[in-house]
Amino acid sequence: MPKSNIKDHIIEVANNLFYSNGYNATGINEIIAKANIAKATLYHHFSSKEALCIAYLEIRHRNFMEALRKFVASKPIGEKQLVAILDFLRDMYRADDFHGCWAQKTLGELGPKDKRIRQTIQKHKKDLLLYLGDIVGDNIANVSKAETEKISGGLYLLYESAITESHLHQNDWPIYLAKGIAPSLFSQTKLKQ
Amino acid sequence: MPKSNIKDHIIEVANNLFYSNGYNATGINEIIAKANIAKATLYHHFSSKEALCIAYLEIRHRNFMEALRKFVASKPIGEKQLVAILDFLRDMYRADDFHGCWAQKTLGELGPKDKRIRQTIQKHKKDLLLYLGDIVGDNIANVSKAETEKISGGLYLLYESAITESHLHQNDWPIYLAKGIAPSLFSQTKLKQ
DNA sequence: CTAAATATAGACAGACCGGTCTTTTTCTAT
DNA sequence: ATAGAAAAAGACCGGTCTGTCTATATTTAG
Repeated sequence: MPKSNIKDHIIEVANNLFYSNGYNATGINEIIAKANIAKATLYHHFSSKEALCIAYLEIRHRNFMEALRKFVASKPIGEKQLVAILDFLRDMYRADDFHGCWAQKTLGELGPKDKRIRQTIQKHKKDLLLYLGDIVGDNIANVSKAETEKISGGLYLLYESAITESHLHQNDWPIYLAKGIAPSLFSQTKLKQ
Repeated sequence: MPKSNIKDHIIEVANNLFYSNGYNATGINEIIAKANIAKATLYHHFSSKEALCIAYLEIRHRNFMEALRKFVASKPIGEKQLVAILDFLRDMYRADDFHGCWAQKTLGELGPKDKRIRQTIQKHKKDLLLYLGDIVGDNIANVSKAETEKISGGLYLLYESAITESHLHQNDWPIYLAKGIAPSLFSQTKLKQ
């Protein structure tokens, strides 16, 4: 195995196992077996399972944000960009390895300890919230800070429930319902175009 | 320990531990220690940890629905009853043992197996959805089945994201934001009074 | 009173956990 | 070519997990 790729390879394997089977349910031994590496190799790259979990959350978040940005940029200015995150979610749902929100999934497994993982998740969600604020600013004319927060916060709530509930019910109605509700968030405003 | 109360006592102890510390993180030994019972006693009442988990989810759901019904009934007909679930959530959030949604928390811990627990959670969420449909029918005049589903589904999504996100961010802004958005769900309808 | 059901205490099994360590082998860079 | 870093393989540690079992004590009901 070429040295330079091992770390990424470990993250990728952990990524799949953590997301599919859960964090606590995935053992270190399972990871090294699937990755075809020695245990010492894993612990050479990651100081603990917690560190590996954080690396997993970071890569998921980075990939998600990057793909979302590209998706939004591909849409025309105005309502299409504002609700793009829900179309993006619809595509995620259709992928055959969809298991809901990785961050929420992991968060549910944490005890009162595990503060570092919890902080990582909170930071990621705040990043998403800020980005939704950017989208609102880019697509709605003359919008105040308070209005921006209300609209982006609303989009955020709709996205979060849509991803969670579509996974729970194994059905995409929450996504379409959220997309139907979203326009009422900015029906009183003037969209850019 | 009087025989008739032991089973309920076990459920109550498991209830607190599962909800506070998580399902996987709570061991059988911890439960019997806190409950002051022998391990064989626990396994006399519950065939497995999974069975105890389901009993825990059921009691939580039953208590939640009962308290919610009473809360809703105490509100005047109309908008107050329609958004009552969000006021109810605000009170839950303020309690010092709030740890978000027990069902979502548990769901996040499950692997591809554990089908029975997953089904229990799905059933409970559908119960809640149906009850929200009842509230819509009770408070909105001349509402079609499709409209009812859209409005109750919207309330459901707002509630679910509000409970999850208020817990994640340790802040009640998601609850108030959801309450601000909710009225737009039935702004085109005529409320009863 | 007596017999059956229920509770207690805790040893035990068998598996798995995260993490450390040693030894040998392979790769990489100067 | 050689020195040092990285990877492999897997034994090993102490601990935890769910669940079973035995043996004894207590409660309940007929």
